[in-house]
Amino acid sequence: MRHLNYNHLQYFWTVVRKGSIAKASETLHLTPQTISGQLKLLEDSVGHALFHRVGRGLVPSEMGQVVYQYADEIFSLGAELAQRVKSGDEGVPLTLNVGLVNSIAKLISYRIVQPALELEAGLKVVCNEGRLETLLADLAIHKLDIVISDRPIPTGLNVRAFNHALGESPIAFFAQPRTAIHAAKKFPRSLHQAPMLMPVEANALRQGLDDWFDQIDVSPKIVAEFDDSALLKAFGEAGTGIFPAPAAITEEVERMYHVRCIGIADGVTESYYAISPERKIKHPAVASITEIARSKLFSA
Amino acid sequence: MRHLNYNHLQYFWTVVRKGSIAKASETLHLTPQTISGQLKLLEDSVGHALFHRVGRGLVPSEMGQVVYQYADEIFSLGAELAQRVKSGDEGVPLTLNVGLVNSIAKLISYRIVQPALELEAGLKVVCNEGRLETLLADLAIHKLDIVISDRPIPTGLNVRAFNHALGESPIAFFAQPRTAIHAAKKFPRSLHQAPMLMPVEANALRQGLDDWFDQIDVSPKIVAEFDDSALLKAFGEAGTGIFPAPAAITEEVERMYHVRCIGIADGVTESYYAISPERKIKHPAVASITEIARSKLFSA
DNA sequence: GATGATTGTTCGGTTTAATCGAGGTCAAGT
DNA sequence: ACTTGACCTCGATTAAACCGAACAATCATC
Repeated sequence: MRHLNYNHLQYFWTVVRKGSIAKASETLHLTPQTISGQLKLLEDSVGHALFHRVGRGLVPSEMGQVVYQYADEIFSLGAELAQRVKSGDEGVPLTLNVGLVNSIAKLISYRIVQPALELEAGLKVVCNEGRLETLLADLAIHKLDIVISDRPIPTGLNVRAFNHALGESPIAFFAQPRTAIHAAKKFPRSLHQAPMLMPVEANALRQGLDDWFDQIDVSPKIVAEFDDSALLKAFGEAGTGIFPAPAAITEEVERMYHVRCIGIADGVTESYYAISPERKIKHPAVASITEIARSKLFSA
Repeated sequence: MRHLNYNHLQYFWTVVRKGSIAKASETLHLTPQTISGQLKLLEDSVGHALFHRVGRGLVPSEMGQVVYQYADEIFSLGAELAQRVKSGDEGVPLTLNVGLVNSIAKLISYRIVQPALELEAGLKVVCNEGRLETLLADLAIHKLDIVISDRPIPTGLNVRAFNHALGESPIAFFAQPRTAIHAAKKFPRSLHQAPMLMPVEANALRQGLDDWFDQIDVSPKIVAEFDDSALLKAFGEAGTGIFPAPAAITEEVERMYHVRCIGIADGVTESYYAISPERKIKHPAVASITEIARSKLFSA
């Protein structure tokens, strides 16, 4: 590869984020055939296939996922720069910098963060998605005030920070309506050998699900693994397979992704944590986030 | 600004790194007039001047320095991605990931790191430059094994890490031969009102120099401040002003930048630290780096 | 001070690369 | 079978990046 073309990379990034060339073409104000062509050029330059063309959709290849991780960081920085430049270096208002682990459903993230917007008038919330390690690194140098995660701080990291449990939600399975109707009968045995979309192995939820499958002696066929839960659901919508999501947001998931709930993985839950630099939470907005999450969010 | 153009940004980044459009044009395999034009487009898009045109050279404006910081992170990631992609995800050999704060001279950095290359056969050293805060964040999540800095860990950062003093070097002043001959007479009084290039205020060395100037009652005219010491020296070579550098590398600085030593700032020194995640250093390469630095490097 | 080398800039015309429109293929739903 | 919605291929078109030539400013040197 001679030169990394950042235009190509940006198209690639958008396509993965949006889940398809067609959707990406809208946000980029380009025609699909242009993006398709440019993607091919990127693949040539990289020397590896970035996508597996499956059915009428695209699934990022292993290499594609690696590239996506980098692209994500790169264009987050680019967006930050654009913001900084546009605002003309004006004084920052009261800002809450939140880090959100991208393996959590965006809807859950939204529900957790949303109270901060309501309670504090004039508060500006800056959301920052990424892998937990990256976010904790930013927390350590005070680029973030709080990190919302689905697992506590990993051991072995030299970051001084503290966990605050927010609550947990049971896990349900979803699929396209037609598939869901079939699978709902004889659940959970119907999941045996069924095409399944799963979080990557490192994910906490993945561990829980693997154990559960073991326990009930059911082996689904894992057709794809995802780092980002929004991406996972996008593939679920496309019909690539059955996918898990928190039962707490069943309604929204069904509406947004045109899928139906199949059933609940009994005993498997996803937990949520707020991670802050101090044991005692000081930032008022952070305090209200954790308090409301604990009292209301997962009480159902 | 509608869209951040990463081509333009890359040209800008290269120009700042190399110190001039002319030098950048060589490494980019483009003609100067192209780069000049593209830079202007970037400035239009950003809405602020990125350079002050001074003499026949370019000096990054305040906004330019901000943009440069971001560009640096962005293209470091890009380079990392290109590397990762090219190597085809091969297994990593024994690797030492070193972080170098960009305010210390590259030559000093080289001398400190170099022993690791000699002692361990087949060791691959990956160098990573940046601001101390960023590097410490990477150290916390084990992306780096060691950070070489000119100051100890700042208080208030939630990173668990430990300082290991390596030694110190006196500070000397340098300038173009013609200027140096004049200034060497009646040094240090000759520095009064002389054009001076300095590190930014946050820098440890800057503090020491400011104190020293105060003490001997000399006020140089600070014409530019730098975050990156290589950049500072590049401007010094261009003749923008007199600049400070460690006396330990006087010979190399004179040869590389075509300048002469004026004199030594009596009592002002720059200190060097290795920062590691553990109090007791485990990594063998890290151990040899610190040991050799302590015993040989600054014994003169 | 004149001189030559070096640097950045401005102005056209040229070349490269991105983009689109039209016409496919293939898979899934009705 | 037929429609729909996805992606792909192939030319023509258009936008941009790029260069050559000529110029202005600066700085070291004579």
